[in-house]
Amino acid sequence: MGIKERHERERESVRRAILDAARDLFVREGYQHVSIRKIAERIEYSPAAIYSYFASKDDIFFALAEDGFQLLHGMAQATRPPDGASAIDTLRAMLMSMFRFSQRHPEHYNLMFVDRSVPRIRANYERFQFLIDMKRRMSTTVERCIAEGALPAGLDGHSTFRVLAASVHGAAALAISERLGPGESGEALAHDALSIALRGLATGYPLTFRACSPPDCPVGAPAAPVGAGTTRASVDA
Amino acid sequence: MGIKERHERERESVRRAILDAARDLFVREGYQHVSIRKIAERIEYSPAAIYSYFASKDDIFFALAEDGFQLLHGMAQATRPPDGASAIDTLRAMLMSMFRFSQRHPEHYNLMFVDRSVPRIRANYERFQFLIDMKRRMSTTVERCIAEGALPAGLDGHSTFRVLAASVHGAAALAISERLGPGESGEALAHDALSIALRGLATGYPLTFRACSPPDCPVGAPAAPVGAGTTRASVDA
DNA sequence: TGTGGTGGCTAAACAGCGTTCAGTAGTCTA
DNA sequence: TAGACTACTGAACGCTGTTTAGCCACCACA
Repeated sequence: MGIKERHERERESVRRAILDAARDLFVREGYQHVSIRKIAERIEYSPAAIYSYFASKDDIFFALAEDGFQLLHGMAQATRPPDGASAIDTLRAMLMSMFRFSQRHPEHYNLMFVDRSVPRIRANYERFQFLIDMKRRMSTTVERCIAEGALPAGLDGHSTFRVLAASVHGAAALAISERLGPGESGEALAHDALSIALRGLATGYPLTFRACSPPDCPVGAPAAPVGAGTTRASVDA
Repeated sequence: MGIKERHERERESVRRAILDAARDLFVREGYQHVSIRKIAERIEYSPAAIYSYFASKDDIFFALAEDGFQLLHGMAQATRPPDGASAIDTLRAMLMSMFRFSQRHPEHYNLMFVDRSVPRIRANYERFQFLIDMKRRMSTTVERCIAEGALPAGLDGHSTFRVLAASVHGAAALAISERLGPGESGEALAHDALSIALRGLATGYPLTFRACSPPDCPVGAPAAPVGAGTTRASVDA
């Protein structure tokens, strides 16, 4: 009996239509300005119909966030430098592809890394298991940089990556929230912030930041040092 | 005739009550979840009354943003290091005070530097004239760092400051949007990002990013280089 | 070939939102 | 005391996310 299968296909196709319409409208008009009614109108269904596919507007968000992370994952994979590229080039490429992702998919990026109003991704962490792979690949790349001598020994891969990503994230967040002046290039800002950070790391700066291990710190995880910097001396810290 | 003056005092007092209630509710519940009706209820007025003090909910935002920038201004002034402190210490203190401002006043910070839904500050730039002073002070401090030999010659003050601020902003934005894991310290992250960036700058990295001059780029301002980094080589860029 | 049952969909409604507007009550001016 | 002015309110408008009752087409089964 192929009837059930056909029904499932039809449901899946409507579900995809909802997501496609939502993504399209989000990118075009921004999340808050898109209503369930607009999405419904676009797919020529009633607003109530959407609620038999998604429990809430947030739920549509989650589904798109999942898509978003998959996209980022895809972009990160795609920008893998040619075989034999140095680890530091790979690290660069990874971080700049993250920046470009933010510019190409600002709504996704905003949802994933910026928006304070969205329900926490962490609450649905099991849906984002593949993120752990991404993080691991990035930490591993940092460790390869150390092995190849481009970064000094003693750096923790995951913490180092977080610090570098924070710098790039700063540029990305400023760019997508339109806090840069006219004529200011977010790409140049990200690029410089990253280059400077890599140079700084190369000088042997000892990190105080400690990243918790993915996917989540176990309860007894080592707490990061707090309050550093207020009583330290001068240039370095 | 003191009647007019009394009226003005009364109006000002209601205006302040609205702002106080709004700020309190924003910090407690987040901007989007605070309605005009809630603010009105808090001050025991009708919702319509508020519209004789502020043209819109956005306008309340603007007023609070103005407060926010004044607060930041105040904090920046207060954290001025003791007389005779090196320029690099001053620069550090400024940037870390920006970070602490973000943690102490996350709603303000979010409004000022993160939120994409808020109408552009730039549209009301004349209300934020003193920001230009802040920016100038910061550029000047970078130039003092160069004069004192802590940073290499040839750096543009304003652009350099923007790159440093972007790195700190990355940590601040991650922290206030709760994207850090449990036990991860935003302060440590900001501190490391800043230290690394300063070290990187000290190595003589030539910035490609060009800030436009405050308060706004004139129409014919030089465009920043675009697309850098994709075809550049290796470690530096 | 009828007959139930099931599930997808809609119209209508609910509560809440930002905002507007007509009208009122109270105060000040002349 | 009459008129003007001001601060304020109640009610409404059109929007939002979401829920509910009910319709209707389709499917399995007798």
